[in-house]
Amino acid sequence: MNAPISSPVSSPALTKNQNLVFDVLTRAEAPMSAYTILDKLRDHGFRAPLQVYRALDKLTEFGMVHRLESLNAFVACAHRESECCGAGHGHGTVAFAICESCGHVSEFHDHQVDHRLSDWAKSKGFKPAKTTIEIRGLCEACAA
Amino acid sequence: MNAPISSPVSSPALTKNQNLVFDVLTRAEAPMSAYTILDKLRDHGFRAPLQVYRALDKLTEFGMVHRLESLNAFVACAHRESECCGAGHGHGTVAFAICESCGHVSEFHDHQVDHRLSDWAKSKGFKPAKTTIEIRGLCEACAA
DNA sequence: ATGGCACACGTTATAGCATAACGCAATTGA
DNA sequence: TCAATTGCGTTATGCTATAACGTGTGCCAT
Ligand SMILES: [Zn+2]
Ligand SMILES: [Zn+2]
Ligand SMILES: [Zn+2]
Ligand SMILES: [Zn+2]
Repeated sequence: MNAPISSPVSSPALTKNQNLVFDVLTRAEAPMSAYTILDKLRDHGFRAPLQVYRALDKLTEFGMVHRLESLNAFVACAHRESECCGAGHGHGTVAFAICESCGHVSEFHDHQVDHRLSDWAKSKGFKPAKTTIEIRGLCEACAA
Repeated sequence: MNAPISSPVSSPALTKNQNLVFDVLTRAEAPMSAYTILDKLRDHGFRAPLQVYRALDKLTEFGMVHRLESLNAFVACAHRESECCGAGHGHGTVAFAICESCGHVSEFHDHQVDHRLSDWAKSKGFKPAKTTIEIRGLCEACAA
């Protein structure tokens, strides 16, 4: 009993560890580092960072979790279904606004930014694989 | 004899350590991690990471060096003088295209992307402090 | 001048993030 | 049945970054 298991919420069926990690991230109000996730899951049998990183790798691959490069941390995807382009998951480039005071993260997508960047790439013969856009600052509530 | 020293190339006068770190980065053809820089400077008396990080902090503050968040590495600023907005240094948001094969980095600026992102921020009441834009992929030469 | 301040520097220790390398177990599909 | 694939668990290690301490120097107001 090791392979994927029925999943209540995801596109591909998730394994037990993947579900646990995803649940923790989904409940979180701010990005979490892999080690913070590990601590949250010690009661569920997690003992080593690799258990977390392996789950995160898969979840990221599925598009259900995003890594915030400027924070070395992870968030559950906050895309609304019925987003403009390509419904469901498998979305393209996305941007994050990260509040440095309360930790809240807003995930959004902007076509024009996307196009502008890929136009630049095309004009330079650059083949993009993954694009990171992260705005650090203060959210409305914290900027008061 | 500890304070800033005449500098051949910079806006603010750099200290000895800052000059050494900046020179290493300027000669490099790819981003360097702090520890790689440290190794390059052992012959010049560097013994500890902090010596590098402190210099990098200042150089970044001066706008002479950029940190690549998705790489945990640093590059010398490649802005042409006579760039569109705000001549000299002290530039605004900048984007990077990073080749995952050869390590080459292109630094560029796009007004429309900038405006688009700050419009989003304004509409949400978000106060941006620092924006990161990094495109990972293959440069023209490596995409062949 | 002299005391206080700001700042760069050097060192040691520690914290935080991520992966290598091993072996085992279960699933899948030739 | 047998190989290939994938997930899992463990131990060890490596890489990235900062805390905390003390030193020396230039500067400036007193
Ligand atoms: Zn998403
Ligand atoms: Zn906030
Ligand atoms: Zn620059
Ligand atoms: Zn290349």
